[in-house]
Amino acid sequence: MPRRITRAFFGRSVHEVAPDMIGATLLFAGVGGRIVEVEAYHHTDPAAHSFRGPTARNAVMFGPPGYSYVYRSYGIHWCLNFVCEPQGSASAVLIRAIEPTEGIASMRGRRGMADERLLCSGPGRLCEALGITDTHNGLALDAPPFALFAPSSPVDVIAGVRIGITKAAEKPWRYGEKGSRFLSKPFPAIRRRP
DNA sequence: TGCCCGATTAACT
DNA sequence: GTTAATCGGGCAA
Repeated sequence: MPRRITRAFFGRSVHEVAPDMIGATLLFAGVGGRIVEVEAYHHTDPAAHSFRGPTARNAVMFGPPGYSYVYRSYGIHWCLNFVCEPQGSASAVLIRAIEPTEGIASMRGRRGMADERLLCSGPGRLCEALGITDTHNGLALDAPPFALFAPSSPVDVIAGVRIGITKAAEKPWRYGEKGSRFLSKPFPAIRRRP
């Protein structure tokens, strides 16, 4: 039987929680799959929405850990985060890619496409596939419609620089499952200095 | 009040 | 590789 992840799991450093999310199963109203890519955002990090202090948009990030933070990206997409650390730290893990396992037919319907590899391979794509919008901002992650389960076996986690940001772009706070076909982008191979 | 730009994506050339 | 779509947040004025 898979072990449920509860809110208490998120009351730690975002840099510990983020790699721990790789291989966990995320379900939203019974639809979802295996988390294969995330990024960590810390309140001292210029790339984080919470960096400049609380606002109406990021209020959930300043609340207790174990809740969803959903924001609109580029005026078009929704992106899902898990709030971490003790209350007030305003740190979160961005969920960037899922390997679809449950409710694939409904994901295909919402995304209007057949290619399973592209259903949830990106933060905007996975919110569309799971039907997550701003109405799901600030919900507890251990109660319906959310459900989270720990990996059933050890996961091979790799790290790299985050994607799509300009501030603090060098921080290696992107985590993924090594070799997954469902990453939003590949992790560059480690290469030696020429 | 106005302006710039982004934790993206899909459709181009 | 490049770019349009699309709009609210955050800051300057």
